[in-house]
Amino acid sequence: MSKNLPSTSRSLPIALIRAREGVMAPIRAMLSKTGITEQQWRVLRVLSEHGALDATTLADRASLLFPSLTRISATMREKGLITQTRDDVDRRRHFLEITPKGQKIIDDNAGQSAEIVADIRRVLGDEDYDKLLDLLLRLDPGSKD
Amino acid sequence: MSKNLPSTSRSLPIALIRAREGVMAPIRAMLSKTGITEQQWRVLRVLSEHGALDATTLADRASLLFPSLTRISATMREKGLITQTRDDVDRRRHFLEITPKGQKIIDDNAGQSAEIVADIRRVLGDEDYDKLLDLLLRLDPGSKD
DNA sequence: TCGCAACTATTAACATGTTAAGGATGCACA
DNA sequence: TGTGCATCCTTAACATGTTAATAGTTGCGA
Repeated sequence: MSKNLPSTSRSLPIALIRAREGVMAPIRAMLSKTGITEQQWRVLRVLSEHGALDATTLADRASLLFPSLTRISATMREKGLITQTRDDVDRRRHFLEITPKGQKIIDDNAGQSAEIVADIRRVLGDEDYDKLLDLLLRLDPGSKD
Repeated sequence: MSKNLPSTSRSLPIALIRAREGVMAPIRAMLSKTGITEQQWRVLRVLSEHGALDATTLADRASLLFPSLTRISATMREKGLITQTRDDVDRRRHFLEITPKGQKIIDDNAGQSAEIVADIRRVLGDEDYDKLLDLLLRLDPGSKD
């Protein structure tokens, strides 16, 4: 009578988790030597790419929830990887910026990180890789069509 | 000189996170009324589908890390959603099984859950939906080819 | 049968995910 | 001008992710 649930082996959420695990495993292995986490790496990546950002924009671009970013940025300040300054115009807003020490982590790992991405692209092939990114984007509620 | 990192806006890990967010949002909304989490829902789904399982197999099928499963199963035992029994033959092994109360949560939400899946399938179209699952599976290290 | 390696599960410690509540600042409008 | 509301961020509380260490069992070979 009731609609049957799809088999868990064909479950999209679980497939997304496992794919993410597969993609992130080599990246986590790389980062374990640097002492930073995957999320901290994302923060550094975004700040290195865009320069100083307010916390809201940073959280959005790094796909982090705001409370997580609050904790992560506190940790990263203590480690000297980023700085945080209050906006004088709008004193609610805080700007985060990468430090030279933080940038060094990016520089030291950019090559290996690029290789990991290239590996995945090679496994799927250029066409399927782009197709995958396209499909994933269509599931992202943030990307209004 | 150094290989450039791909733009974070085309980052596969971030795309996977966001897609997962898009897929899970309606499921979490559904589950919030039942008082269980997304991971507890996965455990119930797998146990309902396969019957009693040892913890290792369950963790694998539900894509949970073992320490997470230990905590989750403790919570679910307290809620009366599952039972845990020690294997008499190999006393290292524990078997987990869904209770009628747990099965009721599955039954009560199967319809709505199936509709959510159908919605996603409709958004992507049958062909692209299957293509996406195929591509994700190829990124899963657990699925040996 | 003794001892040791492998296996199964738990515990610990720290970081993040998730939701809700709280605190500070800015802004519009009566 | 001052009050109500929106905005930006933090804090709190609980659950999970992640890695490493630990405890109880089993099985096997010296």
